Amino acid sequence: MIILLLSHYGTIVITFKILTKFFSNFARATAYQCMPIMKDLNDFFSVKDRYIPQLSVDCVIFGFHDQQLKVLLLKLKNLDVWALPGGYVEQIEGIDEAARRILEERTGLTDIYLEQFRVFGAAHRPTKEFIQKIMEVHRPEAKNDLWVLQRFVSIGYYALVDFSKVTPMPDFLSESCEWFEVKQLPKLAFDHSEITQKALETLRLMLDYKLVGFNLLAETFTMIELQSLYETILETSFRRNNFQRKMLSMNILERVEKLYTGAANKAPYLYRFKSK
Amino acid sequence: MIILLLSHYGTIVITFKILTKFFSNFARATAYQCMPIMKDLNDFFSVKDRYIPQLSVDCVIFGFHDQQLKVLLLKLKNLDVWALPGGYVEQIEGIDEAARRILEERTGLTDIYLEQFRVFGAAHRPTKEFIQKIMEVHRPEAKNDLWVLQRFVSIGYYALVDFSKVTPMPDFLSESCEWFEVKQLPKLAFDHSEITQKALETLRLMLDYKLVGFNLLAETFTMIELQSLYETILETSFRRNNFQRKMLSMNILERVEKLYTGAANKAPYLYRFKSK
DNA sequence: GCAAAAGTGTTAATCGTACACCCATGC
DNA sequence: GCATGGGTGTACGATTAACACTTTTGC
Repeated sequence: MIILLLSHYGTIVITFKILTKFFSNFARATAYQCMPIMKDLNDFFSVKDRYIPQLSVDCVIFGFHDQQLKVLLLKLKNLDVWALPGGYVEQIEGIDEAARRILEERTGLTDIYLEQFRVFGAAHRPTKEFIQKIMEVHRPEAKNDLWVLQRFVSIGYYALVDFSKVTPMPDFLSESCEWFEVKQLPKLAFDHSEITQKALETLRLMLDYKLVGFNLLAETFTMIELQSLYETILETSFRRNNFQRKMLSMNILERVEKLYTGAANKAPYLYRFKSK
Repeated sequence: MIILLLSHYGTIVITFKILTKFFSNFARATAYQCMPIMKDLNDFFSVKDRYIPQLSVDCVIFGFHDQQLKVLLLKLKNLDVWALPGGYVEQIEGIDEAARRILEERTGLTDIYLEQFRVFGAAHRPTKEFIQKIMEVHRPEAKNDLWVLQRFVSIGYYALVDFSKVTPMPDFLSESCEWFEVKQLPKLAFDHSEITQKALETLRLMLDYKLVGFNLLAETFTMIELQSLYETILETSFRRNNFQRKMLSMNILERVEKLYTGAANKAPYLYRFKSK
């Protein structure tokens, strides 16, 4: 664990921050369980008119941890498959807002970097089969003409989040919510493998076009962290000095203070993304 | 008009081709008017169940002619606005197929370069107002709860077509179908200005990433034509020789024969996109 | 002082750009 | 032959990659 030492009293400040974060996350998690919308299956099966029919949103939430690019997945209750966090679009909300709502429910984060990247709308997407399986688990008596059993067109979003700030929270259909390395995904429901794959391709493309990588790191980060992020996602390697020069030449980073890790070497500088 | 001379008898061959093309387009145009689906308003208002509700497709069809990038637009009957070709997604077809169907109906072309680029799904897209106006023109007695009056989420596609091969054909809601220069668009209905703008941005981005420009030209083209295409879309200018080197270095063009225009200068080579 | 890791500086190679020149064509 | 426009070759500058070196830190 890295500790940021501003002064000798710094450690205490940081530890305090971690504790506050933990408790606020806890409070948030319980708060969500009381939310009036789609909190359980009864809502899920009765609120058809609340949503735009046959349209869903799937989110590929990327995080970076332990030198690995990760994706947040939900384990469907009593089924041996995982799925991307997703949901439906309310009649009164925009599609981006819907994605944000879903993201906040699963991660507890607001103000997330979010982009749509593709619509998945093939005539024979394998949605019906899975929804049917899910229903067998939860509501074997449900009718066959239920709205969720129709064909669905899904808008794919990808999100870049600060791994350390996320408190994964499962929804009412799933029993757990965990990070998986993109290179080692479990068996995914629906066409979520394809969706994840496309999201990753888009992320790679955007990375050198738009410099969005910072969103995967904490507010301040070392150059090495940034470099290893780029190297992991793009599956290449750069020279330390050249990478640094390239990043700094873009004039979007500002150097903050030094990071003392306790290691017997020169302390690296921390950088922050210039917001303006 | 450029004439391709393979031999002294070439002119006749070419002229013949032009004539055949003209007649086949004419035949196709009349054929479409007999198509069973959505051929008129009666169909339009009665076939609700055929389509996925609240979901539409809008196509930004790009063409290149006279050194200008053009977009194909429809003039709505009795209204002073133009609109992008669009339509709805049938329950039995994929979204890409829907876009292709719409494209074929308006241009007569199959096998078109087509990509989705963004979904427009803000909660308050100005669709209702325009559909209401359209209905006042066509069906003033129609009920207010008609399916087309709901909120719609629209998937934006952009298409790159060979201008010379297109025979613009209006649909039953419009009185004409014409090309407009992207720099001088008329008043557009709905949020179609925004959609067109985003399509153009995506096209510019894709142009140097994926080399899709060829789809806007005929099968064979001169290097100068390709260059002027790039210059027009990207709004820059390149050096003749450097542009050529860059293009040829990518190893995706093959040189075919020379093009004799009758001008008193060296005949340029024609190039073709290597399909494999 | 030394090892480890970060930071800086300097050279070599590559790429893009600008310029000059050569070639084919019709009058 | 000459004007016109297309094609090719080369030199220059900028950007990028590779290498060497210096600085900071804890033991």
